[in-house]
Amino acid sequence: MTDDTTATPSPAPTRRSRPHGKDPVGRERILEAAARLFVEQGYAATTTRQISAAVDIKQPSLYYHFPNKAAMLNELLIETTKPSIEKARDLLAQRDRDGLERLLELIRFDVHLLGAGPSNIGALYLLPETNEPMFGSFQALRLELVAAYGALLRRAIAEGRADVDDPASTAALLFSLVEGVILRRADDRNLDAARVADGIEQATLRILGASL
Amino acid sequence: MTDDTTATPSPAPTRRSRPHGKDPVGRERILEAAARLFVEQGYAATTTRQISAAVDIKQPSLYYHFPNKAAMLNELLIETTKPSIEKARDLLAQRDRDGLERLLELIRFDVHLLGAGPSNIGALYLLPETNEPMFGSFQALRLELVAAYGALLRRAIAEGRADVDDPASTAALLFSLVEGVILRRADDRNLDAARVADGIEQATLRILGASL
DNA sequence: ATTATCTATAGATCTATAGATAATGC
DNA sequence: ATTATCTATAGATCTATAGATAATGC
Repeated sequence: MTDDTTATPSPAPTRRSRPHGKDPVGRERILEAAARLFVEQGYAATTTRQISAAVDIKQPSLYYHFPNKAAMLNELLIETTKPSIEKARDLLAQRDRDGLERLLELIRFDVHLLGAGPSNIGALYLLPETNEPMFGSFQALRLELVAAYGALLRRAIAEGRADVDDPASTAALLFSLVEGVILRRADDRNLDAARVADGIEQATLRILGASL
Repeated sequence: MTDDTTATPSPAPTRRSRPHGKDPVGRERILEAAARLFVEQGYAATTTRQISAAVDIKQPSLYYHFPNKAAMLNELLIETTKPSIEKARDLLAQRDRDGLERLLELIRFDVHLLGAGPSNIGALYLLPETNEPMFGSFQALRLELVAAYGALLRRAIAEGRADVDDPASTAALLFSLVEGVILRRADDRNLDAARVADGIEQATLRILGASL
């Protein structure tokens, strides 16, 4: 890069071939189109032809990037869950901090994740097809996330910051409150994410009989 | 019917023909099978052949009972929403009762409806296909139901029984808390409906800053 | 040589219609 | 005559593979 003495400057290393005169489509754009269509129409109802048309290539060209249709959904599920999981692991490791404080931070993070972005990406989690064993690694990540809610809540209770009878049930309830954002966004396309996040944080505090 | 004087007793009026030696399958059994399959696999992923096999008839025989596949989903959506709508209308008409009391009764009713029954019937509401205009009458019923939550909540606030800043947002939040039962049931097949109902009622009271 | 596309198409469905037919009720 | 089924099948997809090809990078 810096040491070439010839007249030709070396091209940026990220440069790839551009067959047929256009920029290559790339996995990312395909996944975005697939996500939008899966959310709006469902997985089975979305055809590979629709996905390819959305990125302006022919249907068989998708198979250069993905081995099959399910691989697209699988990658979307894993990638969209990853930020929540990483946040949860990170928070669980912060043993010096209050359980309640960390639980609220995780909830806020997840609500923003579900509320942000142009398409209601969380709706992917609700697709019936995700129950199939082929998406098992995604299912495992979700279980880990619910478990993190439970662990932080139990910590908050032990620290006397939450007044709750049934921790497991309450953790599930809080989790469903957060995922309720997906349902509310489906009903109201122009939902104000920040406003919703505030409402859920307030509701959480009241449910836990807690205050900051 | 009633005025025959002959020896032959009139047959039960519900009696129908039984071709091929078996009892006729009937719409109800078909709808039950379709509901279970739609919930487990999704609408588009469920084939008419699977539905017919579940009730032990051949695929084209379904078309004697229903004009097409969408008609099955439509009937399921309307029929499963109807009890909630009727309850909501009934409660809205009881002007002499407290708003809070009626809101809680509606919530309890809906939670039991979603929690009861062998299959997670509420999951039908979450199918992406329900967004299509062809299911518009179902969508209208759901909007009416959300509106009822809002109306009862505003009444409770006016009566000084709920402490809430943003009624519309809180109504949507409560509604999503109730529908969260669908999500929780999807995660945990053996959910205790009564326990969940108690948890949601408690959570509702705390969210509203209310008590009975 | 590699990358990313294309055309053509096989093979497997899937929904819905047409028309026949067996059991029942009148 | 009516009810509820059946068989056969048309017509329309839909996913994925095979093999060709144009643009680019080395």
